[in-house]
Amino acid sequence: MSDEIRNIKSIQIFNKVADVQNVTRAAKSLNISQSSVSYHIKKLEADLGVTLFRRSPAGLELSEAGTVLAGHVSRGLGSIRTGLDLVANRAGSMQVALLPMFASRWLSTRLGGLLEARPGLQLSIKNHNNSYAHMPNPERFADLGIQWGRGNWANFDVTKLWPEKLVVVCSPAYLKAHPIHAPSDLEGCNLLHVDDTRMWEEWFTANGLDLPSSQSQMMLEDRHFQLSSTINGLGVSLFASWAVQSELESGQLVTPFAQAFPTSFAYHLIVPRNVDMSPAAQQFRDWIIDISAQTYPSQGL
Amino acid sequence: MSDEIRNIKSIQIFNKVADVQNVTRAAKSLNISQSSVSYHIKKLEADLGVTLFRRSPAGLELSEAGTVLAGHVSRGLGSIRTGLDLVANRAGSMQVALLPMFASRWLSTRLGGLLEARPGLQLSIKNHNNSYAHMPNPERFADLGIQWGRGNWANFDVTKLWPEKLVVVCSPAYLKAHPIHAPSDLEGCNLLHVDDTRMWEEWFTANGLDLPSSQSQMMLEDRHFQLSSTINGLGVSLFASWAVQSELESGQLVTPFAQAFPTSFAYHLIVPRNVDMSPAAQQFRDWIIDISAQTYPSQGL
DNA sequence: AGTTGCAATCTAAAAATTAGATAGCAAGAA
DNA sequence: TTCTTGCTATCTAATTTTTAGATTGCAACT
Repeated sequence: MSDEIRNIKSIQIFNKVADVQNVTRAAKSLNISQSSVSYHIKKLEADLGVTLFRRSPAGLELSEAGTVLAGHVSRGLGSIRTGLDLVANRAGSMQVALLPMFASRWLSTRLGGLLEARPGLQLSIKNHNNSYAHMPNPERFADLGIQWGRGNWANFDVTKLWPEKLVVVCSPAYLKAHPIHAPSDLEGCNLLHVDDTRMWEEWFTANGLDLPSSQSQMMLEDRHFQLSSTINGLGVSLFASWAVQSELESGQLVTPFAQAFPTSFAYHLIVPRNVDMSPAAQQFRDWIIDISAQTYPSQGL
Repeated sequence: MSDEIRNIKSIQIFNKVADVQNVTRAAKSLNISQSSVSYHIKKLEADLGVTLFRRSPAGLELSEAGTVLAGHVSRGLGSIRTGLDLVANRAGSMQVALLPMFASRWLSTRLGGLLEARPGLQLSIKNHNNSYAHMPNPERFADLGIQWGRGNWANFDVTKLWPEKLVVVCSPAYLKAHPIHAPSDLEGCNLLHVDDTRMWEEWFTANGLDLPSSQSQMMLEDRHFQLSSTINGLGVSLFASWAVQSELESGQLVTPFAQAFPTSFAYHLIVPRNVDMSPAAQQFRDWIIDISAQTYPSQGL
């Protein structure tokens, strides 16, 4: 509010160093020399009378104070940047943090419509494994993101898009080898999943069963791997129906039970708080919320 | 998110010029020469390819684009500034926008308690005539403010503090000259007010009367002037009881009607949105909300 | 023992910012 | 009218800040 910032340029350089946690790489990224970056960091620390980084011969990492400063500086410069983008008519670029499955299965088929509806939009897609909401500086990673869960993330503006509705799927061969007629038949099957078994637990509970502790399970690296493993007959999986639509149509996968199982989880659009949204990001947000409202009008967004 | 800001220093100077709308004054305020400021503004405009100011021989004023940029830059630099304040342990200063009456009558008696409860807090008080919520860049004026009204201000986080309860007051001499027994007796009195007669209208309506269009009125410059005018026997006023407590006790003012009249207006604490709050500002906020909750526990904050 | 990746420091060069003087423009004062 | 005042832009030269490049030192690998 009152006094001015004297070492604003050093702060800008600090921002990059804090981002990449490495002086040499920051210098490369900024197209200046390593010595210059080093000089600025030291200057800033001297001016503030505070240590911003812990040094080791292996490199440097943010100190307590450095972390605090980095957050504010990142948001501040971000705000200035969007201001500049706005007035310089280069407001068309943005970054979206997407779940890989979501990007490849859902978005890719709709990208054409998006670019048609919002010409000039330049978006770059960054993958994350549902970690976007938990990054220390999400606004550095992307302008907004799709996150799966229950919607309780602080520091984000959360908009629920679709509830997660799952279907049990497996390969036709697996089904033949393990006939499944009732939910309890799954107890003899190999349950495939990513991360944890929360979804399977919900499924068993919804069907009046307990997930047996002796149940055979397999944890896969990511959803794509889980998908191909399921197709290859390693076991049964829970997938969102939109994610496996083409496999179901082509017959690579089958559903032992007809109807989908509604879970307590959902896909959310999340935007870091206290960050200026670029016009492009706003367009993307409006577009996806619009589609969501069309798909699930009952959501009451 | 992506490319860097090259002319950050020029932007900083632009921020000041946008603030004071005058190159010469900005230069003085920044302790640099007028030519230097002029150079930076021109450079920034050239870099962006956009006119930021409309020039006239009389001076300059922000253009459309300039206004947009100024807002973002102001918020951005503000965020960086609070970050710096935080790590440099000079986070104790803040600015509050107050109504003059509120500052002199209400806060001044409680300042001691505040400074005792939050040692090291340095606050400066800036007066406004209920215009804080309508300033183009309120965050430039103060970190937070007290605003009177109905609480419907966009771009602010609003916390209701106290409902406005008014009492009718006048000088003892005036009361003797104009005996007031029933509300309708006020029709023969001179009604003092600031700005508009909304409060008097509410009062008459609440008492089942209409404010006669022929009613004699007097509009005063500000509340302090209204107060002294009332004491000097110019007419009757509506005041918050906390504001005239000492005058009522000393007998300079009297209340023709015993009880206070609750209005639809209230005092609110308002904080500009999308702006980082300094720790000091947060302390002040917590303190005043705390007092408010003690005074009106039923508010349900 | 040698290589690699890393940051700090030194010196000189390059780039930027700055001051100071000057000019030009319009409005208000005399 | 002419004079003064308040304003910004522009020019040149000085000053300050930033930068590169070479060098050092440190630890972890190879």
